[in-house]
Amino acid sequence: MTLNQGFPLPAEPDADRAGGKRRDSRIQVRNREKILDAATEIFSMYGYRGATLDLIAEKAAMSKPNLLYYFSSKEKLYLAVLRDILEIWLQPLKELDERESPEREISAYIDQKIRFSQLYPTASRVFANEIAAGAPVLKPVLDSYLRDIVKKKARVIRKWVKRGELADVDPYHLIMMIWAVTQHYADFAVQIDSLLGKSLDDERFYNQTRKHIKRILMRGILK
Amino acid sequence: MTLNQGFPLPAEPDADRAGGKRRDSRIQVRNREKILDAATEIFSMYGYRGATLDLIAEKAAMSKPNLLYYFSSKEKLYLAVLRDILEIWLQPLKELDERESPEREISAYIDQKIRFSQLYPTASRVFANEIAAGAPVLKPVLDSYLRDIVKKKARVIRKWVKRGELADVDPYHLIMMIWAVTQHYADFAVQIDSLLGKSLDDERFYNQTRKHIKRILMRGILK
DNA sequence: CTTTAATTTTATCCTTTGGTAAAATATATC
DNA sequence: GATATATTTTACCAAAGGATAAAATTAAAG
Repeated sequence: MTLNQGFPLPAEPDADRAGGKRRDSRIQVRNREKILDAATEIFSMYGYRGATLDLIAEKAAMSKPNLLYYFSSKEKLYLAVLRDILEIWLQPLKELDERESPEREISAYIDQKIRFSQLYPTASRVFANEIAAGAPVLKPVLDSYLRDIVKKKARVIRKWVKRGELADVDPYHLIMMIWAVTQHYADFAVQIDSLLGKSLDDERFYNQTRKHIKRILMRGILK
Repeated sequence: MTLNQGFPLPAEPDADRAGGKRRDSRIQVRNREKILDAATEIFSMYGYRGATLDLIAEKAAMSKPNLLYYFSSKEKLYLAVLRDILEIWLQPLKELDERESPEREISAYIDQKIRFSQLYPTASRVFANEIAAGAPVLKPVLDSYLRDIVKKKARVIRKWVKRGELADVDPYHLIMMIWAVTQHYADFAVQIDSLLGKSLDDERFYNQTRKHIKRILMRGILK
């Protein structure tokens, strides 16, 4: 993971970089990544409040003060994790292109979302937790950045409907249905494992799921 | 809320009832309900670990020791909350009846699930949190009780498919799609409010959502 | 009214938790 | 290989959090 490329989340100019001057040394990069991965996992299970630095440090195989050397507070660490997540979470939506057919575009979108659920299930749950907690951190981003992208893409979908290439669906509800279904396989992985004994890590199950979701949704919205 | 009617969760014979002998006095009932409601709200935001008795007590407008007089530990309180939730969460699925048409039955099922999201959004999030945390408490229930119900209902759906009343859908994925979509409107309510400025409390939006979900899903699965 | 039992409050305990200080160790550069 | 800098460890602190004890208050029953 770790793709953070300048994000609409309070950037805090290297606020989370402790003491250091010689930036991005080998060990620096390796440990930050180790911490971010551990943090993502712990935050995904317990949310921001329920996660503890001790648990994260343990998972990252280092002492708590050592962890705090890289991220100077729990909050900064959480922000760093969220930044990474939002970036990969939003990427696919940006790519919806009205010049292509809705069949192709929406199908590709669903593919990307379900792939995300497979690759980053923990990231997905951190996101879900943040929203469930009332989005204390992400609210501003949802209200501005996300809102704008979704509005833009809703227009694309509406255009397809007008052109008669799509049934008369509400763009917002359609987008949310896709989010809902694809996220579900990450957020409720434990439940799915209980019921089916399968996970998206299983490539057969992954493909079966992907095709099934697409079949029902595409049938539901294509003319 | 509060419907707890003997549930497949470790019943702990009145373990959560402190000292008292004269059971179910007026004040007893009122306070337990007040606490359960407050707890549901706090657990829904922060999960089990992130919730604190102080927060719950404050929301229930009583002191922490007073709260502990009614529920002798945080864990017992959490169990009581989960018991209530599971009951109402599962109820609708049990009602799927193969003797009726799938159109009617699945439509009614979706109606009930979305109604649940409207009435008990916090309960829905507590459930989601529990699952995200790895279902430490509910795992046994998922593995036995839920699994059995779902298996039984999968058979009903399969029967409809065989009779040619339904497209060739996988019963499990269909059930999960319905769960996913309907839960989403409760679990991600904040996000939806950011994007649309609407909530299921708004009866117009509620009905629009309900119909839209049903339109796409039913089109997707009916022959 | 008194007496008894139920409820609430106050004071307190021990553990966990986020965070700091400073010493110790490792790494890099000249 | 000495020196400066980066990293890690050890010891610790104050606040928060789950829980208990016992006193004080309120409500119910006779």
